[in-house]
Amino acid sequence: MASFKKCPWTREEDMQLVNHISKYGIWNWSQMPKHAGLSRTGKSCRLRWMNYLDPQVKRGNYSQVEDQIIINMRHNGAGWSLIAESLPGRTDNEIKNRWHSRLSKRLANGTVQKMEPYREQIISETDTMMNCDYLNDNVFPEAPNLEEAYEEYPLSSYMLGASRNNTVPPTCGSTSADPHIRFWREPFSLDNVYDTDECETYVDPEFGLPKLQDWLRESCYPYYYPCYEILVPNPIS
DNA sequence: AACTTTGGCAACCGCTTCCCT
DNA sequence: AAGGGAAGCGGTTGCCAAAGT
Repeated sequence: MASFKKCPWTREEDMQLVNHISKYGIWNWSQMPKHAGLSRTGKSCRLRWMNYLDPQVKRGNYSQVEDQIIINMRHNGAGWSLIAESLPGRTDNEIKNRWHSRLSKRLANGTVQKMEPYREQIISETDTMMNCDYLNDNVFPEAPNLEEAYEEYPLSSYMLGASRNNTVPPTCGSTSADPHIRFWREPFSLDNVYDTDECETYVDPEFGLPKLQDWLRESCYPYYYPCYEILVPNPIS
């Protein structure tokens, strides 16, 4: 009976596997180790490739939005693999590790909180929904906790208030006349900043709007993108 | 400086599901 | 329809480095 290694992968083994896959592709995991000259099980090779060697794997540095997606989807009963599908580049194993090492503890001690979904609200409210597949499948477009993001890219008071109170605008049952709803539905531009007593600076004077737009585009997509079109004003000369 | 605790991550194991014959 | 192998999934373990005492 063939014996298989059960220990961390070496650089040489990694190279062997990568070279083999780049040459022949993935055709049969159970046969692959033999052809690649590896003393590993097919299962081990598959895991090593899927969780580590695949160049599409994104490592470390979880964003606030990613964490929030994990928390919310997990709360809604989604499996690790399903969550991984919603976080391009993240593997189920990595998400699972993230959950067990960080998020479950932070949830337990109240550092982060699950936010109530407003999926149906968004679907019924918006008439500019562009891509419903995400929503209909398994992603609930809850607003992320923006507390940390605010430190980098201060937004309007409503966004900040949403995260501080752990309530998500628009709240369930409110109408589109509600200023919170208006805020979340209206295109983001300088004209749409609500200047109220509770308002704090909406654009970081140092970074300015371009950074904010990047953040909205990259971090919030596709959770806000279906509902909000970000206007790009003329560059300030 | 030495020891202990904690956190993060890679990897394994067992079970389930999928797919082909 | 049934059986068997391959692939997928989730729980768990063990290692290691960093932080704490």
